[in-house]
Amino acid sequence: MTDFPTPFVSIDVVLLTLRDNELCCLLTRREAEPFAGAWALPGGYVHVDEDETAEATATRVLTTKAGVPGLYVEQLQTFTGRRRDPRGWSVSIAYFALVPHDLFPVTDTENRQWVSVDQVGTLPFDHAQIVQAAVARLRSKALYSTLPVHLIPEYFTLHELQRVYENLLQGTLDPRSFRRRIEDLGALEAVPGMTRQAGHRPAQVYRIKPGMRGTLSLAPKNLEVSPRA
Amino acid sequence: MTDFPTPFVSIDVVLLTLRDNELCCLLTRREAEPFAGAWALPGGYVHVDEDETAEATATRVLTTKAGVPGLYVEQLQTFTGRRRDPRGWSVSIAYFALVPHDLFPVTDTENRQWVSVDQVGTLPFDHAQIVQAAVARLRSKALYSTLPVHLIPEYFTLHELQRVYENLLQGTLDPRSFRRRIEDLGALEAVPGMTRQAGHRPAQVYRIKPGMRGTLSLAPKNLEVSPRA
DNA sequence: GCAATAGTGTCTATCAGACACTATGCG
DNA sequence: CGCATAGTGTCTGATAGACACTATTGC
Repeated sequence: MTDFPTPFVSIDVVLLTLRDNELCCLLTRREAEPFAGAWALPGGYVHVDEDETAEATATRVLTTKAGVPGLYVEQLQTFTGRRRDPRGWSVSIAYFALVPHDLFPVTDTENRQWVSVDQVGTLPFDHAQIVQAAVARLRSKALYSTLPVHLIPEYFTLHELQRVYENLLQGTLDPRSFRRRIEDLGALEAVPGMTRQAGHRPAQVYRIKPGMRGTLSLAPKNLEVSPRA
Repeated sequence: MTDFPTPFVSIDVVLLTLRDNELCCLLTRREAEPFAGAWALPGGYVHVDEDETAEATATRVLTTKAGVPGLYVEQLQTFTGRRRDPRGWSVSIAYFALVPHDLFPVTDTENRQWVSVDQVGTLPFDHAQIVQAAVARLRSKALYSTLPVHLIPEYFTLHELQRVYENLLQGTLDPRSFRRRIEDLGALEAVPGMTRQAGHRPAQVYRIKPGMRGTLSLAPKNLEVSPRA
């Protein structure tokens, strides 16, 4: 098709979750060379007869290695270069995905494990850098979107959600401001009549509005323009 | 290296400029099949012995087809799939770049031309979609960064810059707010003693602070966190 | 009632839009 | 001086942080 060597392509997925208030990333043990036996990001190759797009590959990798369908997945960034893989010039289209920890606790530590993103250390290829990019993306989106809801189960209280944000942003948030902000984003809805009991005043349970699971709601607000003169 | 077919990889570049208050995108005439002779995004293949990374490929494509080095370039998004190219499963790593129009006016309309992004119409592959993604990215970053300075020459007045923003955002901006905002971003500096004369009060000339050409200054400001309790 | 957490009322500082004002060049 | 554009002073409305307050459950 072309008369010069072409880079080879792989898909890597950074699956993040919150385990015991710690942001963790799924690592799997590599089966093939190079780096066979080492811990690395789950990934794979495009199956050209099976995958319609690279996102489909990422989803398939997730389903195969994590066994949980329907997760939030978005393209992260594409990492390229001559030196990142000892086999030669390579392209890794990196995706990042979020899962509530209860959906995928992982006991099988022989071949896969959750590792705190602060403790991934050195990984094969440029996987450590890819993890950092995913974490930065998530933290940045926590500032202005409801993306972090995908780290907890479908039904949750606002206080539970606030703890997720506090974890990601490494600080405490004012409950009043937090509620205002989340409500203004307009992506969540109270589930009528559903509350959580815990020996004190029950908390209203919320969920993402149906159909907004993927949309992610932004609140950019800056530089207000008047309609063109 | 792998025992199944691998997608082929190309690099496409959306080079944007402002020509007469119109946001335009560079199109080049395709030399090779498929779609030989059609107008499409400038692009090319990775030269594995020459390009260190895909960004280097993008820069090389720009230098070859536009002849202007040192432009602002960032990775946009990677477009993938079985159907986007008739030759088969393909990956396009798309970059977007900005150039001041005076640096690259383009007269040679036989093989390349500036086309208003509102009039690109149908393009080969998914190039129209790639252009739209680049435009959306630029407009979105105009809301909170100084990225649009790369659409005008190195030295400019704040009013000239404001017109760029008004063009991108399709509206008018209040001069007071605009100046405050730009100053707060902290990426620009007044050039001492340099003014622009035009038969009325001279305007102070600004430029990007040296060393901040690539950094782009954001003003996220949202969800203020207190230091962790 | 008390403990504990859920959720609200409301003050205040900050900030951006609006817009009138001053500043400074040229003829 | 008048014109044109550059640039500022300052009012006001909106908004987010702070924090005290009320609400509702179990015991």
